[in-house]
Formats: sequence, C-alpha cells, structure tokens
Amino acid sequence: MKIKSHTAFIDLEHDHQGCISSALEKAEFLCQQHQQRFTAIRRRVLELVWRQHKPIGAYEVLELLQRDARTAPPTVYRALDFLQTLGLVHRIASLNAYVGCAAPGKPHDGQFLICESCNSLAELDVPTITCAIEESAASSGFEPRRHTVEIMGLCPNCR
Amino acid sequence: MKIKSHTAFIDLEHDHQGCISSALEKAEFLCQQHQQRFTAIRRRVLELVWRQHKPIGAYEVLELLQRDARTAPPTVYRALDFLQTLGLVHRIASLNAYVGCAAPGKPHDGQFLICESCNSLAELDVPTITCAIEESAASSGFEPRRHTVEIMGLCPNCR
DNA sequence: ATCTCTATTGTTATAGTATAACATTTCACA
DNA sequence: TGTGAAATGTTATACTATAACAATAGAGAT
Repeated sequence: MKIKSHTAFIDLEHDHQGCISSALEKAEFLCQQHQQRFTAIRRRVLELVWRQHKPIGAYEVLELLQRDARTAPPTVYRALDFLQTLGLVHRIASLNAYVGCAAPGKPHDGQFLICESCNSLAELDVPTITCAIEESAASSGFEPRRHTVEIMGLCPNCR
Repeated sequence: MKIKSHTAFIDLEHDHQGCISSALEKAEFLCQQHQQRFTAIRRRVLELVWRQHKPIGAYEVLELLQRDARTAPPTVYRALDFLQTLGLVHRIASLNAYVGCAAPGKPHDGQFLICESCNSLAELDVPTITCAIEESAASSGFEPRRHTVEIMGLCPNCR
C-alpha cells in the first residue's frame, strides 16, 4: 500500500487527469450554486490552469487558447478574474501567475509554498498563520480584509 | 507630553523631514559598511521613496527624477534593486511598488499592513508570523528562504 | 417562436511594469 | 595620470494588464 505523502506538494505520480476532471466538476457545481455561467472559455481556461499544475502566466494561457482560436488578452483576463472571484483560482502576486485553488468552495486567501528550483507550488490554509496575522494586525489597530502569503524556498523534492 | 501611538502606522504629524534625513543617514552608513557606493542617483531615489512615505511605483520615481534630468527606466530599476539588495527598500509585490524599509540594518523580509483606503503602509516584523510560516513550511518538508506577507485592509485612521 | 435585456465575448488600442544589450562615463586605486 | 571595474546612459523591446466600444449569445417574458 502506498503511504500518503505528508506534504502539500503533489505526488509526482498522482492522477493528473483525475485532478483536472475533479477541479472542473467542482467548478461546474460552484457555478450552478452561484448562478453563474460556466462558459466554454471559462471552462477551458480553468482546465489549462489545472493542466499545468503549477503557476501559469496569463499570456501562457493565452498562447494555449490561441491554438484553438484567435484570442486576445482581455478574454483570458476576464476568465481568470471570474475564476478568481469564485475562488477557483488564486493569483500569485510575486509571480504574476495563476494556479488552481486546491480547496474551492468559498473564496479565501491561502498561503503558498513556492519552489524556486522546480516552480512547483503547494497551497496551505494554516490557521496558525492566519491567526498570527490577524492578531498582529489587530494590535496595530488595523482591520485586515485579505492577505497574501507567498513563501519561496525549496520543495521536498528539490532540497 | 505626546503619547506614542501603539500602531506601526506613522503619526500624521510626525517629523517627515527628519524621517527622510534619518533614512539617508542610515543608508550612508550601511553603504560604507558594505563598501558600496551611495551615489547621487541612489541617494536621490531613496529620498524620493521616503519622501512619499507610502508605496511608490518605479515609474512615479522616474517621473520625479525626470524633473531634474533626462532619465530612463533602467536607471530607476537599478537604483531600486541596489537599495533592495542592501535592505533599504522593500518591494510590495501586490502593488508593484516600493517603500522605504523601516528598520534597515540587514536585509530581511517583513510583513506589511496596507490600507486599501488611504494607501498608507506599515511594516511589521512579527516573530509569531515568521514562526508560524516556518513551522508550516517545515511540516510540509519545505525549506523556506524568504516570504512575502502583505495584509490588505483598513488602517486605524480609515476604519 | 420571437423579443428584449443583460451577461459575455470580440476587437483594437494602449497603459503600465520591467529588462536586455551595448555604449559611455565615473571612480577608486595602482 | 593611467587603468580596470562599477555605475550610468541609451535604445529598444518584452511582459503584464486594462480601457473602450462593438458584436453576440443566452435567460426569461410575452
């Protein structure tokens, strides 16, 4: 029997196709729930983001879309904005890139471990970090609304 | 007697000019210490960043520099890179902007509270956040090197 | 079925951010 | 004063993102 890895990083041999399908299914459900249309473009963009399974730039997505049909930047950005709003993808500010949300359901920030060597990424949602942030903010009289936590370093495979 | 604010945000009536001078002095010292040249441009860029006392974009700095002399983007980016490397300014990824480091001495990440209303910013360096991050990373088998923590919300004055 | 209103997408142009590559100048030190 | 390395100038261009308006498609009303 295979032992489940203790890390949030994906298993190198994981079922990638299943991963994508599952993400698309959840997206479909979420869209219905919010009475939003999961159009062909939105679906395709989400699929491409997941297919990559690492942060992907908007223009990379654009290039992939253009293999099917003539497409311009706004199309991609609109789809990404839509997906972000529904919490289906996250934007990684320090990379100007996008990644599929590992735990969609409702929009949330999250924390990201980013490998500087292989560019893989793991999403965390650790209460201790969130709490530490909220408490620090509070003691400065600051009212936090959202946060960006991006941790650069080396993933288990690259150490 | 004036009571010192409990927040990391600057006092609205603080001695701004003194603030800038102090930053420039520390920079001068740090450069000597590292045997780096604190050239006129570097000094001027740091001064402009501090003068703003809020995150400022590279092209805003450029515009200010151009009032004195013809200047091109690389000049600004080089100066900003230099100042970043020495830990004199921080880049705020979510804003594509730069801000003077509140506690220069040696390069460090830091955590930032960013007001969405007035754009003011406060720099923190809270061990509990850093620890929470390091522990979370470790338990994922990840080796953290640096982190970006940017907290958006409302500052004490804007709440 | 057709209409109509709104959401979505198409299209063109441009704004905003950052760096590559090579020429020239400046400065510390010999 | 000469010399080499560091810093800056200069030109061009890559990369990221959005504004503005036109065209189209889809849900619900009639």
